[in-house]
Amino acid sequence: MTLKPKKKGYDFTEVEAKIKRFWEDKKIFKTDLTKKKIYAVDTPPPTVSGKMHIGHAFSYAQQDFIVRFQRMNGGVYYPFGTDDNGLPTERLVEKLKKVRSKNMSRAEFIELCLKTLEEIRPDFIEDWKSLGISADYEKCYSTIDNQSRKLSQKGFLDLFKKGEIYKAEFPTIWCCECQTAIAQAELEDKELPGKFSTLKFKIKETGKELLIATTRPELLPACVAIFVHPEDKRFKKIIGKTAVVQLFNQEVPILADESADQEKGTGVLMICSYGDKFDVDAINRHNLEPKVVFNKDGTATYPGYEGLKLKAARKKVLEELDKANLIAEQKEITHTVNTHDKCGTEIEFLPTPQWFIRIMDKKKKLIEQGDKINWYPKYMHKRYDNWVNGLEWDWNISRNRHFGIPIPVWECEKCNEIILAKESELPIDPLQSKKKCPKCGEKAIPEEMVLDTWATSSLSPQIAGSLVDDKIKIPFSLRPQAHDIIRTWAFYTIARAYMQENKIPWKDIVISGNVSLKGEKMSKSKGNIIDPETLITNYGSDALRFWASGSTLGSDLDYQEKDLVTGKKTVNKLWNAAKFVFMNLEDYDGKSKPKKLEKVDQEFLKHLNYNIKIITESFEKYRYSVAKSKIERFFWDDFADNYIEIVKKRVYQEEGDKRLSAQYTLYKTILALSKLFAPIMPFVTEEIYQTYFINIEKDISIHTSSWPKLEKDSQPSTEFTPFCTLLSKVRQAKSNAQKSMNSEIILTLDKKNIEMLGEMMEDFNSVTNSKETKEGKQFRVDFVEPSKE
RNA sequence: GACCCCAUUGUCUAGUGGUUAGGACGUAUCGUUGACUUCGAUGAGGCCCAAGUUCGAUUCUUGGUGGGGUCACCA
Repeated sequence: MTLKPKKKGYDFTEVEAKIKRFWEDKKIFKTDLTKKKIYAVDTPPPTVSGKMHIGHAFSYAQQDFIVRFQRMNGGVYYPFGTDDNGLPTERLVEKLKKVRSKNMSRAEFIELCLKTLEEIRPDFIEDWKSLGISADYEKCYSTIDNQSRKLSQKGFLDLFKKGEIYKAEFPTIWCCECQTAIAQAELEDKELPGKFSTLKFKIKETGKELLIATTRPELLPACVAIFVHPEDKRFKKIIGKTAVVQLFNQEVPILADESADQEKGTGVLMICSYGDKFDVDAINRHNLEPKVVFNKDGTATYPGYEGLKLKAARKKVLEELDKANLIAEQKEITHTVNTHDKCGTEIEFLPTPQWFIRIMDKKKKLIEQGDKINWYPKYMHKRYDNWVNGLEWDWNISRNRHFGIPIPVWECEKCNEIILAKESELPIDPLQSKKKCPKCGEKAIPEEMVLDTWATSSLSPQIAGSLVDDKIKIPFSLRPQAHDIIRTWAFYTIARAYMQENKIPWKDIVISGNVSLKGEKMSKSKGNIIDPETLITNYGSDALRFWASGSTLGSDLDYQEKDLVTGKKTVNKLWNAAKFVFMNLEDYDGKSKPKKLEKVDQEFLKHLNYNIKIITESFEKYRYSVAKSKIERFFWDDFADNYIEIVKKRVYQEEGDKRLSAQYTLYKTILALSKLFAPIMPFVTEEIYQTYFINIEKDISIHTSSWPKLEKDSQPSTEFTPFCTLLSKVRQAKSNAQKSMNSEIILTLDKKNIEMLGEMMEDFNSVTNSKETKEGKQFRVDFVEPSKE
C-alpha cells in the first residue's frame, strides 16, 4: 500500500497572518498625500468595547472594497477612529478599572479612559486588521482624545458666537433612569402593556360627573386643565366651567381646544405637566402654570406619594381611585410608548435647563444640503428628508452626565452672563478652572453638563482632517455608514458642516445594510449572534469578505454558512489557477509579445477588456456586488473552465509564436484577474502577486499597483462567446454519452459554425479532442471507439 | 395612520422593456483531461396576484396580498 502524498494546498491561516504582517511592516497603507487625486473617507469610528461583531465585519469589508479600488486608481485617505465618549465607554472603563466615574473628577476619569483605551485599543483594532481593513492605523483618533475635545468644544464656541446655540429651560425629553435630557433621535418605540382607565371628575358648578380616560393616572396631581373640542355638542355647555380632580381635590379650568379629538377616549382630554409633548405645547399655548410633580429621578413629590417611583405612584393612585369609587371603567391595553434607546426606560418631559443647537429654523436648508450629496442607494436620501421634515425640537446637545466632553462655559452667579472658554484654553474642563465674570466681577459657576456624544462625532470629518494638519478638508469623498444612524450621525454631520462651514461634509454617502440570520435581526438578546472571529478562523478573511461582497448596497443579507464555503473555494481556485498558469510561464518574461496573436487569444483578451470595463464602472458606482459577480464569472467560467482548457495543449505541445501567444494572454489575464479580485480578496491576491509577479512587476504590493488599464477598443468580443457555446454543446454530447471530456471524437458542424470558428478551428479541435471536423447539415458528435479493455 | 424598501427554483440571492432569467448550496446522472476532489460536464427546478401602458412586462404604472423598516399616534 502506498501512502498518498498529502498535497499542500493554499493555507489561508498561514498566508493571511503573513500578509497582514507584510502590510504592517512595509506600511503599505500609510497615508500619502502627494498623490494627485485623493479619495478621502470619513471612516465610521466604532466604540471600543469587546469584540468586532458580524455587522461590523460586513460593513467595514464593504467600505474596504471601495477604498482598495480607489487606492489602485489614485490615492486614498482612510483614517481610523474610535468613538469613546459615551455611556458604553464609561461602563467599560468602570468595569475594567473597578472605579465609579462619579467618584472621580471628570478630568481624572477622562485621563483614566485615555489610558485604558491606550491599553485595549491595539487588541480591539486587531480584529479590523485581521479582516484586512486597509486603514492607516497611524492616523487614528478617539472622540475623547485631546484633539477631539478641542475641536468639539471649539465647534460649540463657534456656534454659540454665531447665535446658533442657546441655553433654555423648558420641558425636554428626559430619561429618569440615566437622569439626563436626551434628543429626539435617541427615542425608540416600545410596545408595553398598560391600564387604560376612565376616571370620574366632577364639574364644580353643576356637580355633574365628567369622565376622562387616561393611561397616566399618576399625573392627576399635575393636571392643569381639561380640554374639550369647541364643536363638541356633548361638552359645549361646560366650556369655561371648572373641573375637580376629586382624589387630589384640585380645581382646573375646562377649556376649548381643537386638539381635543372628539373620537378619542371620552372626547375629554386632561392636560398634565407633563405627560407628552402635546401637554408641553398645550400648556404654552394657554399660558397655564405647570405643576411638576416628579423629580429628575422619577420619584413623586406630592403629598402621600413622596419618594415613590412613577410606576409605584401609578399603582397607588389607581388603588386610591378605586377605593374612592372614582374609576368608571378599566381595561388592559398594549400601547406604544417612547423609550430611551440606551436603557429602554419610558421617557418623561421635565423642565430643566439645557443647551440647544438651533435647527428647527434650518429644515429647508438642511434638506437642500442633503440634495447636494449623492446617496447610495438613492432611496436612502428619502429617509434623511423624512427625518428632517419630521423634526419637532431643536437639537439638545447637553447631557446631565459626568463623563463626556465638558461644555466649555461658565455662568455668572449674579448677572447670568455666559462666559466662554478662550480658544487657547481648549480642551478645558470648567470644573477644574475658576473664572470671574468680566462684567460684574462676581464668581462664575462652571457648567456641569457635558456634550452629547453625537455633538462630537458629528465632526468626524473635521477631526479626521486634523490628523493630517487639515490638508484634507470637507467635503470628503465618502461617508460609509449603516442606515440605522441616518437620523443621527448622517444628519448631525450634515447639520454641523452646514452651520460651521456652509459646506457639505462629503460628496457621496454609501449606506450599508444589516446582517440577519434566518430573516431575523441578530441581537444579543435573541442569542443568534455569529462571531466573525470564528468565521475567519474557519474560512479565512478573504472568504468572509467574499461573502460580504455578495449583498446589494443598502440591503440586508441573510447569513448562510455555505456562502463562506463558496468564498473559501474561490480563494483556493484562484490560487491554483495562478499556480497552474505560472507552471507554464517559467520561460516567460512577462513582456514578450508574439508577432501575431492567435485568434482565440485575441478574442479572449477582448472579452477580458470588456469585463474590466464593466467591473470598473460597477466599482465606481459602489456596486461592488455586481463587480464581484462579474469577476467571479469571468474567472471561473471564462478563464478557468474555458480559456485554460482551450490553450492547455497549445502551451504543452506547440512552440514559438503559437505558444508565446497563449503565454502572453495567460500572463496578462492572471495579472488583471488578481488586480480585479484584489479589493475583495486582498490576501490571496497579494500572495499571488508576491509569489509570481514581484520580480516582474515593479510595485511593492498589488494594493498599491494600478488598476488594469482599458484598451481603447472596449467592445465586447463577438467570437469568444459563440466559441464557448459550441464547446459546451460538444461537452453536452459527451456527457449524454457518458464519455469522458477527454474522449476522442469526430465532429460534424454546419457551415455557419465552421465559418464562425475560422482561424480558431485548431484550438477548437484541441479542446474538444476532435480528430476530424466534417461539414454537414446537423451538429453531430461521433466517438472514436476507445479500445476499452 | 403616514412614508420608504422588498417579493425571483427546496434555501440564500444576482439581474433585465425582447435573455435558453444568472450564480451559490442542495439534488439527479456521469466523468477525471499533465493546476485545483476546495475538481469537471450535463440535467431537473423559479420571476406573489390582478388590471393597465406596450408590438412585447419578471422588469414600468396602479391596486391587492405578504414581509421588513422608519416616523407619528398612544384621552
